[in-house]
Amino acid sequence: MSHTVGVRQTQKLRTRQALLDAALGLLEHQSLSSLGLREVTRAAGVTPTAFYRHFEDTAALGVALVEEALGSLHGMIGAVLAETGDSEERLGRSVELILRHVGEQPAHFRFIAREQHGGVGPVREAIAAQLRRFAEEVAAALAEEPESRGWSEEDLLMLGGLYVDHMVITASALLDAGPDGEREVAGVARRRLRLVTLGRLHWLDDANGADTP
Amino acid sequence: MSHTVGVRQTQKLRTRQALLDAALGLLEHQSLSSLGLREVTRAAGVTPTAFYRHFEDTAALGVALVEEALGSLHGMIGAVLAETGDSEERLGRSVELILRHVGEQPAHFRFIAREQHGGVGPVREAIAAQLRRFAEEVAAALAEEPESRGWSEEDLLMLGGLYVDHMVITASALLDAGPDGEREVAGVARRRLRLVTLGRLHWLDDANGADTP
DNA sequence: CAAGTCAGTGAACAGTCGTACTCTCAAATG
DNA sequence: CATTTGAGAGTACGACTGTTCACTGACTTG
Repeated sequence: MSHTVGVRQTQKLRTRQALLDAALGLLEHQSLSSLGLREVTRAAGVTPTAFYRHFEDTAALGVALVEEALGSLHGMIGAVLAETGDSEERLGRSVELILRHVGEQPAHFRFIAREQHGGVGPVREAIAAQLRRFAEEVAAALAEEPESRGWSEEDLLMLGGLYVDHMVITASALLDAGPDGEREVAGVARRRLRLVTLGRLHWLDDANGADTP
Repeated sequence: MSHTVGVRQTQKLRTRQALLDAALGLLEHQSLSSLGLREVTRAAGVTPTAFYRHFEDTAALGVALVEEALGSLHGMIGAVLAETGDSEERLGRSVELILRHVGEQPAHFRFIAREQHGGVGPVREAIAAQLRRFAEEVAAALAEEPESRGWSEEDLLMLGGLYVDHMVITASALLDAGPDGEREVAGVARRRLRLVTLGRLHWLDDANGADTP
């Protein structure tokens, strides 16, 4: 085995990335199920046949895009929630985090929002798996806090999922609003989070067991 | 003007409906931006050219589908919220309402969930407009309740949007879960609604004006 | 009942699509 | 240095796409 990365392999990764970038660009105005293989290779400056050296399908390319978009975000949420400060500060930081990431990588988030319920099964499942992981991470971070004393694991996961779903909704709303409506969307998102957090603090106030059969 | 509906016009509406039905069926496994005009007409048992007598685009057909899926739901939410009972009962009825409608018209809801952030602009906008109307209706219904004393119109709209977004999320989750996971999804949805409602009751407990600049 | 309207047909158009071939030639291998 | 490997090019294939045009014939209208 060689200790260098290899000129050949780096070049392969380069074209692979070119395909991913080209696809992401095209997906800004259409959804994955209508994305043509030739369309991607044309935008990437490669012949159609070269596509097969990297992905079997456009669906496989989509799964790779999911990984690229969400893979690097793990831990970030937990880190933000673990920071000190009262709930109002931490809440504001969460919204700012989304705002910054969406501003920096709008195409990635648009892709996730679009394909979360899109027509390509494997991609939908990949996104669902990633979001489930996020929800679990948030739930784990919440469990560390004193406010979660007495909470069942099930309810913590419910709350984590609630937060994650609102992250996605907020990101999507930011994309729809554009730079002008950004502040308003952020304000609404903050108030929504505040209301949920308020509900959390009073979750155990009374019996609250209407669901148990 | 004739007082009868006209054999010709009813037949036209019949094929129009056939096109809508065929499209809805095909859209169960793909998204609108990849739906072909010929594909639809083939499934509807009509020649491709006949399509143009009813819709200019597949996009226009999509907009018509949005109307068909959501148009008849207006008022229902307000009616449910206006019913008597404590918040726990009304909350349960809301979830049951979604559960029933999704069970009866799964394809419609799948379409809405899929195209809410899909690749076809006009359809996205049509859905957004309908959901905004829902949010306003819910806000108006909430405003009638004594629990909303002291709430600003802005916050009521925020809360209404929160409820509507959760309706959509729940519907989509129900579709993903299938008949087996239906009860579990409904349980989580109920607990989420309960938490939001809890937050609502304590919204005005303290100052709560961190946003005002 | 004659004239006109118009929903739907059928053929033809130029494109685009995904995929299967063979081929090249620079990098990796031993 | 001789050999093998493999990323990408080039060509060709049949299938499918949206749109156009002239057309038919049942219904509507005056």
